[in-house]
Amino acid sequence: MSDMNKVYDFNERCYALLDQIPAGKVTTYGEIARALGSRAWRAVGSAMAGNRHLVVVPCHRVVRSDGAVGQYAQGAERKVALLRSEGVEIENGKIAGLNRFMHRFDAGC
DNA sequence: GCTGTGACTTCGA
DNA sequence: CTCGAAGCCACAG
Repeated sequence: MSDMNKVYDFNERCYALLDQIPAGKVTTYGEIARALGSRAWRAVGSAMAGNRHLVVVPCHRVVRSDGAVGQYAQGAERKVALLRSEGVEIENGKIAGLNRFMHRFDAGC
């Protein structure tokens, strides 16, 4: 039982947010980190690198602020293909109108 | 307990 | 516009 009060790992939080992202939407690492109240976009990507939740979390919906899809455990091309399948328009490996697909979290601002 | 690294971001030239 | 370097947080060794 330990302490359920115990806060989940930082990377678990990222997965939880990704799980809240609807299909056809994408988010940026900075947005996730910001939603967590931290500036650890680095740790966010690092956490995804573990892709231990790749089967339960759509990590492919996370893209960079520049609009580039960024990296992916199975390959950026695979990521782009998946995003396209979701309805996201991608040009030259970059998101066309990231602002239109950018998902916003309710961080209680 | 400290160091190194990374699926990033942002500024400056 | 494009290129380069520095910065940041968390986790792993």
